[in-house]
Amino acid sequence: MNVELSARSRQILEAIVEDYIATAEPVGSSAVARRHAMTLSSATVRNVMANLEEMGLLTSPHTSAGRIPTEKAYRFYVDSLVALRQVSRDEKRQIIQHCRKAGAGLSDILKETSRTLSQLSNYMGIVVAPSFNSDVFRHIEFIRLGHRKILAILVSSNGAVQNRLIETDEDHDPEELVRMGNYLNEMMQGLTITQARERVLSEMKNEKTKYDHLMSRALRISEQAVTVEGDDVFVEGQARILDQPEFSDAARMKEIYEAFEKKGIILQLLSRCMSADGVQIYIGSETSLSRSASVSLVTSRFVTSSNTVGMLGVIGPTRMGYSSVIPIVDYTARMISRLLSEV
Amino acid sequence: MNVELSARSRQILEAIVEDYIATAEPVGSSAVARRHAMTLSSATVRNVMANLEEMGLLTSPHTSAGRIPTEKAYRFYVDSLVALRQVSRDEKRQIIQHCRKAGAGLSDILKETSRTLSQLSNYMGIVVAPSFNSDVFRHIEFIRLGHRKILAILVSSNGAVQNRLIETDEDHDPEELVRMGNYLNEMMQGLTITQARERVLSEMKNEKTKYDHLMSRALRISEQAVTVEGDDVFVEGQARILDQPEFSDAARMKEIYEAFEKKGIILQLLSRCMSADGVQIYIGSETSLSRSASVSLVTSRFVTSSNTVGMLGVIGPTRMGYSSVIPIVDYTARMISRLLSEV
DNA sequence: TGTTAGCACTCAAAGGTGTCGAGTGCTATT
DNA sequence: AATAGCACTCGACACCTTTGAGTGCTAACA
Repeated sequence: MNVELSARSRQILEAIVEDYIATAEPVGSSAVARRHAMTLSSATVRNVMANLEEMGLLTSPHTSAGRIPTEKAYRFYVDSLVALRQVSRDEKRQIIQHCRKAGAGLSDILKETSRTLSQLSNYMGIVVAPSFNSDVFRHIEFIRLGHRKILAILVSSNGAVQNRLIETDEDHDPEELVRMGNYLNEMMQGLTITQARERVLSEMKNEKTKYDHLMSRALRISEQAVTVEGDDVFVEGQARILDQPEFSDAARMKEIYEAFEKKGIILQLLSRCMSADGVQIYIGSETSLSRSASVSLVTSRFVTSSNTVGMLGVIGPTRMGYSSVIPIVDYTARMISRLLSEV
Repeated sequence: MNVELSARSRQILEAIVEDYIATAEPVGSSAVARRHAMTLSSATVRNVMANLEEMGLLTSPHTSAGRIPTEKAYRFYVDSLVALRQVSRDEKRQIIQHCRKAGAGLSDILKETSRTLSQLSNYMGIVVAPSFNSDVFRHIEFIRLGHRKILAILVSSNGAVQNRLIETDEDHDPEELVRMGNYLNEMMQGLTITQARERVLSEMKNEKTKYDHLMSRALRISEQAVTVEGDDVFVEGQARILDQPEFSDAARMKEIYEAFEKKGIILQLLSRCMSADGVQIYIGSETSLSRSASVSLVTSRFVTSSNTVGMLGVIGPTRMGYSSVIPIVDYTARMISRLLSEV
């Protein structure tokens, strides 16, 4: 992994990677020589390129084409070559503006963020909301919608709202629902949703509450209400990947789109990059997103006031403009964290 | 429009349309003759086809290819030729099962429905939720999330939930929020959300309430809460349109995907087909969805217990399997209406 | 010893040519 | 009115050649 390369080899590799990122075409020795301000001849570059190929950093699609970087090369590039661009004033403005604009609930902000990421990067933007289950309980409320139909509304301290339609065995009148709410609100104060759920389950076995009609009913209903599966995922800018020449072929595209319809895969990725701080980069097969299509993922986590963790990032071809995407993801994650900490 | 055709011409047109729907390839005279149980020769068919072309029902991509139906032909086909398939038992089972399975809030049901439509039709499924604004107010609630930060939760009698983060000038303690809620709940009982909003605005000008501290505060906050823009749109199965040969080309696809990112267009369509009962069909340019790519839209509206109206349907190529899609859309709309009326 | 110029070689892409066959329109025939 | 026959059209396909970008290798050079 920790390849040792002369300064010259590194420069040439960098030139090739950046050229390829810009053009999506195999890079030839003469192109590199030209770009390199003429200080080397193409023949010399060829020798170096042969070395790099031997080391597994380059491949050629066929004998007489230029070379293209391997995943390993991208890895090396992002680890030790890439010169990160500054986030421009205009980009900063856009990020901040879009964050605020929503002015609405958590999910609106996150959706808007996903869109912003997509716009700024020209790839796909993705945001995974902080897991509701690990967030702190704030409020529960039952509303009678009809005969034996109750709407349960569950609010976390992030301001995330979950609602659930519950069918009950017997009808409950509004006052009863209010009392149930009061009881449960008190019981769950300060717990996370997961803890609250456990608490409900243990209380249901408790002899004292078992024989209290109101409580046992309340617990039975709330059990459903606090069972929340799956996290919210916001993906925006799917059309943009059609701009990339490597995805002009329908079969490849389909693979990607299908990967996104099964959101499970995304959540797997999420859990991986939750653990570490700062920007995480997954290249090609490291993403386990798609077999044949080579996609990369640049992500960072963000935190909320109640210390729950979400994830945001950008998905694009391995041939992605890392130098600008990485700072954008980084900056956006910081801004979102700040915004969400204000609550 | 009301083309007059002999029975034979109609049969031949039907054969061509159905053949083309099945194969996506221009249909030749001999293919039609064969399919037609040999009762006619290809030469005869050719004459008829020449007529049909003259009437604007067929075109040929070039002199020696078969013919393909025009939009006009599809229109004629769905209006007076198509033999609608029955919805199979298995399909019915799937529709019903998916409706119920969710067991969760309105939006989950609609999302699931969109997915079911996509699965059964093999095209894209689309569902537009009943407009929140025209639904009947059920409940409003304020929850304090932090200093000068209030989460407003608004519930309609459909069980749709809207939440909104509101920043206030001064901090409000929980008891005050409860009293505000009670006051507003009483005030808005029985109104639609739109009416509720108007009521709030008029009350704000009312001299009596103007000088009641609690009320004026409540009104100011609720004004934001009852201002809801945009309807929910659920689109599923976007990957499926990649199966259609006519969309294997990236440029066309992009056009469609972009159309969907701007959901405005969809809502325009919605409003058109809201007015009429039963299944509505828009073919090609009638959809105004995409300039070059030829897509069709089969929709129907559905109603809820509170008499608000939503829309659901299927989007696919003009060359869509109308005979099976139309009954599926019809049946699904009926089932959803029934399910939502139960509340 | 590292760099470079030169040269033969490779191979995809692009363009040209010829054949094939599905499909047509027209006309004469039944 | 329906059909069989026939000349014609034109895309699809296979095959070929040309072109040019790019390579590896070797010998000369600083």
